[in-house]
Amino acid sequence: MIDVKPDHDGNGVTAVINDFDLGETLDCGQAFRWIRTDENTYTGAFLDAPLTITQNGNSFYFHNTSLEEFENIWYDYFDLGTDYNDIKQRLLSDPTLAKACAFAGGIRLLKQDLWECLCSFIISQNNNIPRIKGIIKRLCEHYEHFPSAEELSLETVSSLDYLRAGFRAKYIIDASQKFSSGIVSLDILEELDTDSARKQLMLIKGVGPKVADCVLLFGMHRTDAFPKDVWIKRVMEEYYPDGLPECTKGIEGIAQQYLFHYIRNLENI
DNA sequence: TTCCAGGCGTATC
DNA sequence: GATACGCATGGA
Repeated sequence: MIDVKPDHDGNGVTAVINDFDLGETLDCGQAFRWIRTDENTYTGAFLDAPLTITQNGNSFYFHNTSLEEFENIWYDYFDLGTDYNDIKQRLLSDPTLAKACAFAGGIRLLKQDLWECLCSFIISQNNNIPRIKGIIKRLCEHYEHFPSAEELSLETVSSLDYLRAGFRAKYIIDASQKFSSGIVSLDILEELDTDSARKQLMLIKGVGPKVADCVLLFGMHRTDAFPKDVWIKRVMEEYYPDGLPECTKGIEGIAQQYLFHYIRNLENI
């Protein structure tokens, strides 16, 4: 279990968490709304719950957070009930994954909101991370929060011009309409196995296999989903021409995050 | 100027 | 089912 201590004045919570690095987790391309405000500090939100969090080694300070909020929101969001050391030990049997885990062993898989995830990864297609962040920032500033599917379903392609999202605007509209009308919903997806849920998500225009897998992995914590983007396709050609190693079975998506971060930074290692 | 970015829809075979 | 091409935008 995690060692958690609320402040005496009740302003924040300190938690000792192993296998966790803020930069590696919040800036590795799984979430786009966290902003680094200081060397060891990030600010962001889950749904409408804001958070500022500071790291010193394996000690984390959750600013302006009650013990109740920590337990009800952030414990799950940061997947603190999962022992990532166990996971990394499993992956060590593969030499490439061993290197990837050694490079960024502080990555944790966030449990994000499904709708935000869907929207974000629709925007991500054929796009780069700084520009994805820019589009989502403009979206949130416009609404003063991440807009719901209901709110976005009232928009049109031209009313979204300010996003400068290009051809993706029509996909955002279609997703908002299918999501707010219940054609695609968390309730439906939760009942389905990963392959069926992927097909259901792909009913949305602009959602193909890769975006669907990102939504399953980051928005529903389906760790068997394995999004194949351009970077991961390079990893597969280079290191796994015959497929993923056995040690990734059931946690392919977590392995994917270590590999994605590793390959993107190879020239800097 | 050209190429590329956490892809996908469409046309064509 | 596989493959080729266009797509909005902006940084390198």
